Amino acid sequence: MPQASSSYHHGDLRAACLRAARDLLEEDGSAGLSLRAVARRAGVSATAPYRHYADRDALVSAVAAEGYRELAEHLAAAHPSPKTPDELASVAVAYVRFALDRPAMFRVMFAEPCDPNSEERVAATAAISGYVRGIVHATFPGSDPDALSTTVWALVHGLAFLHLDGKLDSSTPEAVDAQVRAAVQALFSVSAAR
Amino acid sequence: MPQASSSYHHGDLRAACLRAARDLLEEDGSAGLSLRAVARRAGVSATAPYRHYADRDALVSAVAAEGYRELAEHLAAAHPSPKTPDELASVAVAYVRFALDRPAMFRVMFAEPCDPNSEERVAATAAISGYVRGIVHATFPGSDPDALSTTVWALVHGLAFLHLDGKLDSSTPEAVDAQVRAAVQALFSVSAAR
DNA sequence: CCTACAATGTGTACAGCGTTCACATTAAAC
DNA sequence: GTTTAATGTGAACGCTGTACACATTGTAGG
Repeated sequence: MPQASSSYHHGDLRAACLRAARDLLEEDGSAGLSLRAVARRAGVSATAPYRHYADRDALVSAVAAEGYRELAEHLAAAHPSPKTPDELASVAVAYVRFALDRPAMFRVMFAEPCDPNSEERVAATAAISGYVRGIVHATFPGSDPDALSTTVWALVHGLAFLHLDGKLDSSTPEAVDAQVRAAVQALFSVSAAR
Repeated sequence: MPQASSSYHHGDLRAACLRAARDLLEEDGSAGLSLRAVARRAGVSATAPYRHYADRDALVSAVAAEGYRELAEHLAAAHPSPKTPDELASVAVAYVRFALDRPAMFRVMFAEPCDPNSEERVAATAAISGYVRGIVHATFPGSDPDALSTTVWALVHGLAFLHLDGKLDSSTPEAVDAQVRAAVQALFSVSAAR
């Protein structure tokens, strides 16, 4: 664990860049997330971050990966191990709420195609995907977990984006919660019925 | 309808910029969509487009608005007036297919928040929203059209984005179609049952 | 037909961006 | 203690969006 002993070497520039990038993202949106601004905020020259990130995309990917981890924590905090449709709906509500609370972060996480990107990032999304599938499996052991989890993820993801884009009524958190909950439960009542 | 009589005045730079922007978007993705590149392609100086678009965002918004119109046409072409869940599923398939065929355009359409943006753009999205609601209402006259149409739109929108981000199996168009169709019909069988 | 005016396109300029490269400084390894 | 690898600096290039003064042209009024 390096320390900032001198004033030349930063000590932990990698982490400092990530932190600065996250702060800039919250303050100015994704437009303000420039490598130079990150370097300025970290109190370092404009090109120093290149020692830790190959290019801007690499930094953004790192931020996105952190976002995935935080999203996973946020969902787990909503309910540790949901087993009923109602508990699962709570997780869905947490998903949408995460998107509305950190819109810029959420957009970065799902902005550009991340297929050929950092392995860290695809692993993080795979973790989310598996997490959702596990919940669905626990909630509905009988049904096909792959198909059902895809459907519920898409529904919740779509709700998040439509709210983010102002296409739906996001006036009060309660309205958002109720809508998400209703949509998820409607989706699940069919597989529970058969 | 202006004509390009001289070589100084372009004739219809506004339309030419839109066209160039769309072409650049398809070729190089949203990263290649710069005002200067648009001007170059239109064979005009770098600052000429400012006579027709206030700034880059205005041009992008115009492109997005055109995308909304084309999406509406694309959906209508899938089925002019769907009245059964199966016909509605065809429209959903067309929605996702549109996103996968023009990924950069689709991302532009749903990228930045468009609330305070051009009136043209919000009107276009309102048209889409109303269109979906009309279809849902025609398909299920009994149920609450607002809630149901929101749910189905979110589901389809989410499927489109997850496919776009490589989170789902998009290997063959048939696989995508089948998945979308299954998801939509699962969603609707519940409101048909009651 | 001629002239004034509004519309439209040009050229220059500035600041900011991502990125490269040679160089400086420091920590770590031998 | 000296060598070496890691890390940070500075200048530089080409790109970007945008503002500004200016040039050119279509058009309306006389």
